[in-house]
Amino acid sequence: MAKIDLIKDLVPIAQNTMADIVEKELRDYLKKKSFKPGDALPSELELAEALGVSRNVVREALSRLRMLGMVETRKRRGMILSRPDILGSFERVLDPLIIDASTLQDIFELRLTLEMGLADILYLRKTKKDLKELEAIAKSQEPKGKGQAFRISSEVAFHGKIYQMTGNDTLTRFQNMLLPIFGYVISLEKVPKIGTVSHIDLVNILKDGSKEEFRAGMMEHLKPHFDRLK
Amino acid sequence: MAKIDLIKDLVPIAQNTMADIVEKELRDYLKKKSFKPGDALPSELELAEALGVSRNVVREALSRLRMLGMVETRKRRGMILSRPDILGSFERVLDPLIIDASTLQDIFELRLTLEMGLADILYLRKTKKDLKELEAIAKSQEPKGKGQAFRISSEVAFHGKIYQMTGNDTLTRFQNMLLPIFGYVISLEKVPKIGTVSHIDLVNILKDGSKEEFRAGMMEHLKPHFDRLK
DNA sequence: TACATTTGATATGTAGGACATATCTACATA
DNA sequence: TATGTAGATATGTCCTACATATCAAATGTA
Repeated sequence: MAKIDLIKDLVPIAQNTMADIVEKELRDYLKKKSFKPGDALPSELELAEALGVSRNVVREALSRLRMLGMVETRKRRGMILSRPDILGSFERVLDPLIIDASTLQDIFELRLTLEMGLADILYLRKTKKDLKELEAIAKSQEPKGKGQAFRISSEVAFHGKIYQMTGNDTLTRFQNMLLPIFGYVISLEKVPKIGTVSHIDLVNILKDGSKEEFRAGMMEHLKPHFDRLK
Repeated sequence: MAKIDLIKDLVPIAQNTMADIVEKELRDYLKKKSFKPGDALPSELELAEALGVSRNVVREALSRLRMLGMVETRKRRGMILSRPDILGSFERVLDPLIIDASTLQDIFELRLTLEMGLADILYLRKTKKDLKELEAIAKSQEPKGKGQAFRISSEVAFHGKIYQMTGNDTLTRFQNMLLPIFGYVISLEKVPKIGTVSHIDLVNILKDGSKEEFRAGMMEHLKPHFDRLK
């Protein structure tokens, strides 16, 4: 008995490879020195010598940083620091098929949370032009009951537009990445549920109503999803 | 004139390296085949031959996937598919010093959005035990005006606990990663601003008040930050 | 037969050498 | 001034080699 408990507490010792170490070393190096994008870095050979590893190892570490967008490399020019695309690496991993059920559920909730929190910034930034466009989207979806595929693409278009109206590019991209997962979780439902507040209703609230009314409307719109949470 | 316009339209052609291609190839391969974690993958040499590249290139690509947590490797055992830590790669890049101002602002807003959207899930999951712990945190912060460092660590402890009360691990971790950036943006203020609703007030609302009251309270608590947004 | 030990094969981790290619610098030329 | 040439340099790719860890089979022992 005691043995099993002990084993459960044990975690595999971190078999850090040289590439892992060098990667971390380089990331710390880049952060500390407060470089600016465009600054040149030592060459691979210099790094290898300085760190006492082979050029292979350095290249593996650099390959990772390159993927993260932290550095760029040009022939002869050497390496230069660059601004990472903070969502880029996220995107690579965000696939419903390779994420465990518990995390999928977490992300589902994360998106619901965002949706409910949008009102304040939305009311700060919304414009007449955006409202018209949103209304056009909502109206084009009016003939309801066109099947699952149409329903999902409608949701994507409408809610995507709302995020875009916040003027926050990062938020908009982030939500776009979450969509496949959101869609996946919804597709697990047997019976598609629809809230009592429609897209058109939400548009009308946005036009004339208050933040609080919009939030209440969004809650009703998403109610079927919230009801699924325990 | 025409020449300059032409040049403006030109973008550098994507100099994809072999490692980039192989990385994408492998990711698609892993997704398509619907492997389960633990499944064994071909050896580096087999992959290299199958793709017609050197083992070096394959190793660079695999090194990236290893960083993302998509695969694990053991000597002799070969490679096995594993569940990526979706936030792990995010963490590597999330440093205020290497993110541009506009994205920092976006992330600042993202956190405000989350904070305002928490109410629904929070009221679904909060327990008496959690409330007590949250109250303890809030009370321990009562003697105000202990300087910037104490103020920030108080914010972190209190708001962190709220996220934890949602029972959503991904959300909690995500918020924790956003904290340095949030703190950084705040630290740019000359005069620290404090909302009219304190942590204690929020706890009291959580104990007896409604979701709507909590949301209103949180809005007041965060008002100084929202006022900074245009 | 059952179990423990040894041995060999295999895949990864690391090192180092080689060369093609792109591109920067300097110099030469019209 | 603009263009073209030559050399130097850093990356991109390939190859070979070997240490090490580990699985699997062979061997030895009770």
